[in-house]
Amino acid sequence: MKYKVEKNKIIIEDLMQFNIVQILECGQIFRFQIDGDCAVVFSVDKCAKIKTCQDRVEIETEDIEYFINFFDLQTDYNQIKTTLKKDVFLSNAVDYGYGIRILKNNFFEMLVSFIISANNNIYRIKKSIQYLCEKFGSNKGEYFAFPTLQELKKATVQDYKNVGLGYRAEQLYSTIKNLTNNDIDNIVNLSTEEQFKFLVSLKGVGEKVANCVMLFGLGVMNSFPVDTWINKVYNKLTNSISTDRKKITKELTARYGDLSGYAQQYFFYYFRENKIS
DNA sequence: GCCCAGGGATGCG
DNA sequence: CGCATCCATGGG
Repeated sequence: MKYKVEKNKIIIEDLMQFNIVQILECGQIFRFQIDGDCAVVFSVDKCAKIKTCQDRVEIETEDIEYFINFFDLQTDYNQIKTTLKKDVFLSNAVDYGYGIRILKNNFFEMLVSFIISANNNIYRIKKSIQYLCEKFGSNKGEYFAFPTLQELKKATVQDYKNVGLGYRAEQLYSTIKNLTNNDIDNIVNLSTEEQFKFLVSLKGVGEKVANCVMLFGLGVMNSFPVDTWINKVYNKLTNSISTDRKKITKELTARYGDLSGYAQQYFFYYFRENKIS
């Protein structure tokens, strides 16, 4: 899509391809604040301030290149939306979430975040991650960075329980203990299949969490995370009562192919925002 | 008190 | 394998 760079700002004039509230509220990121027309987004140790005006969006940041990639500004969503709107299940959802973009977020941050997300609610997930940053991340002045692997290796199971992780504390502790920098550097070199196998070998990572990490942290767009909401959506749309998430994942991935990740986000946002079940 | 939340681990057949 | 059960915690 088209965008301009002016000093420390990225300017976007196509408001149909960039709605920051939709981008932040569709469940792909847990570190952000929305305040009227303004928003702040955090990724790893960086932040960007977004202001939405009548005819343009301004993204102000110290690291222009990082956030051009983070917001995936090179990708034109018009084609994606046109294709997906032809799908009878998706037509309304795409219209509703017209300004959604899938973020290219950091692998390690996504891994930790989605381990915490399992069988949890978004309000608590955000709070726990915020505490984790305050306790173990570096102080950047106005905010705290997401902790690095080395920083989290200093945390104990009790530390994790203290930030409200409950039974996920042991899982995260085990995964952090066993994970190496080499694993993190190497994961981009693996095939999609190998990435999935590696991820589900980690404690606290099952099929759904692995799909989220791959979609939001590794840019694998043909992954389709199936959570409680997508499960409900599937049953409503296909008039069934299945709880077999493996089967649902398989069917929906086959249906949407390389656009699976996008389709999933339109579904999640539309049905969750409208409390459709 | 009950149900649910962006599920996963474990054990059992 | 498929399936059932359990798992901390807080909000509605």
